[in-house]
Amino acid sequence: METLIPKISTKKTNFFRSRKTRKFPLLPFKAKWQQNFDQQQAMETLITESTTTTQNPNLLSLLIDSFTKYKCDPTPSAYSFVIKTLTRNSQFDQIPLVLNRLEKVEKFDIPERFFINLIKLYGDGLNQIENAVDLFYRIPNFRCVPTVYSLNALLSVLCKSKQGLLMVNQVLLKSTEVMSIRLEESSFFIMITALCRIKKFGYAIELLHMMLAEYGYEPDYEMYSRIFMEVCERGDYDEVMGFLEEFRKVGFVLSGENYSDLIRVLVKNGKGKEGLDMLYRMKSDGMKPDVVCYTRVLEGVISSRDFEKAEELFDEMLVLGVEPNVYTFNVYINGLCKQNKIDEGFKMVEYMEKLDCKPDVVTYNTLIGAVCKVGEVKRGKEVLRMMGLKGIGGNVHTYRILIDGLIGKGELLEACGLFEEMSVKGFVPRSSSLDAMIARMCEQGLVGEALKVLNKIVERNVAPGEKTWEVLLCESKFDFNDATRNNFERLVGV
DNA sequence: CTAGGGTTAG
Repeated sequence: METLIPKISTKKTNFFRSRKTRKFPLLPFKAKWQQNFDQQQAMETLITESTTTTQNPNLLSLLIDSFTKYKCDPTPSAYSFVIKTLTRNSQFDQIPLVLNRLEKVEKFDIPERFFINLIKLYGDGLNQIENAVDLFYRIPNFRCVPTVYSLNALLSVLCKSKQGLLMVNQVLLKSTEVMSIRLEESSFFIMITALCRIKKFGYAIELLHMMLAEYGYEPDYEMYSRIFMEVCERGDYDEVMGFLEEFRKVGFVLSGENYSDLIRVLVKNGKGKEGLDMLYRMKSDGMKPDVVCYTRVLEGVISSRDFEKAEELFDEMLVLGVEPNVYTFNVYINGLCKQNKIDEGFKMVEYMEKLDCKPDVVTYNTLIGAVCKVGEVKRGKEVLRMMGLKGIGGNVHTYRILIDGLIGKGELLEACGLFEEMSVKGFVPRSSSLDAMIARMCEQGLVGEALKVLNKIVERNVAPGEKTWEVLLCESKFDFNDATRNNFERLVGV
C-alpha cells in the first residue's frame, strides 16, 4: 500500500535522496538554473536599490553592481527596467551610457521592439530627432537586424516636423541601400498620413506617385481617400479639383463621404452649380445623398441665386424621402427671404412646427433680418417676443439685427432699450454696431443716453469704435462722471 | 457598426 503512494512526502527527504541516488550529473542544468536564480536575485536587488537610494540614482552603476554581486551577467530585462525607470524619472541624459554598454560590452541580442520604443521616445517625447536617427542607424551594432518596423517608427517621427522631413530622404536612401530594408505599403501610408496632417499635400501626392513608379505598390483607395479628405479640409478649390482629377483617373469611385466633402468645398467657394452637378454624379454612382449633402447643395444654389433649382431640390428631397431638418429649412427659408418671399418664410415655420422640426434662433434671425431689411422692425420685435414665448432666446445676432434695424429707422431710444435688454442677458455687442448708434444719438441731442450706452460698453471692456471717438472729441457737451473716466482711462491704457 | 456634418448675420 505504502509503495503505491507517490513520493511526495517532505521536500527535505526527497532532496537529499535524489542527490544521493542520482545516476547522471545534472551540472549544466543546475548551472543554468543557478544562473537564473542569481540573475533573479540581482534583478530584485536592482529594483529595491533603485527605489530606495536617493533621487536620480545612477541606474547603470546599480545594474552593474547588482549583477557583479551575484556573479552573473545582466539580463535584457534588467536593461529594459533601467531604460523604463530612466524614462519615468526623466533621467534622459543617462540613456546614452546605457546604450553604449549594451552596444560595446553586452553580448546578447536585443529585440527590435527595444529600439522602436527608444526611437519614439527620442522623437515624440524628447524632440531629439537626430538622436532618433542615429539610434536607428546604430541598431545593427546591437546584434539586431532592423526591419521595416523600426524604419516605420522613425519615419513617423520624422514626418512630424519640418526638420525631420528634411531627413526623410537621407533615411530612406540609407535604409534601403545600406541597411537593406525594403519600404512597405505601411511605410508609405505612415508618410502620407503624416504629411497630410501637416498639410504638405504636395509631398504626399509625390509619394503616392513614387510608390507606384519606384516600388510597384498600387496605392489603395484608402490612401487616395485620406489625401482627398485632408485636401478638402483645407478647402482650396484648385487643390481639391486637381487631386479629384487624379483620384478619378486611377479609377477609384468616390465614397459618399468624399462627395460630401467635395460638395462642401464647392459650395464654400461659391460653386453652387458644380455642387449640384456633383449631386447628380453621386446619384449616378449609385449613392443616395443624405440630408447634409442636400442641404449643402441647396445652400450652394441659393447663394448662386438659382431659386428654381432650389425649389426643385427641396421637392426632390421630399420625393426621395430625405427628411429635411432645421438646417435644411433654415437654408431654404433664407432662400425665400432672399427673394423677399417673407410670408412664405413664416409659413415654412408653421410647416416645420407641424413636422415637429423645431425652428431655432437661426430660423428666427433669418426672418427677423428679412423683415428689418424691408423696414418692418416692429414685426421683428414681435418675432423676438414670440420666440421668447416658445422658449427660444435671442442671441447676440438677434439683438444686433434688431438694433441695426431700429437705428436705420432713426428710432434710437428704442434701440437703446434693446441694447439695455441684451446687456442684461450678458450679450456684448461689437463696437462697430454701437458706433452708429452713439453717433446718431449725439447728432440728435440724446447726449445723456449716448453716454449711458458708452459707459455700459466700456464697463464691459469693449473699446468704442472710430466714430465714437470722433464724436467724443468734438462733443464738448460730454460731462464725464468719475466712473466713466476711470473706465476710459483703463481701456486706453493711460 | 448609425456619429456628425450642414444653416442665419454688413
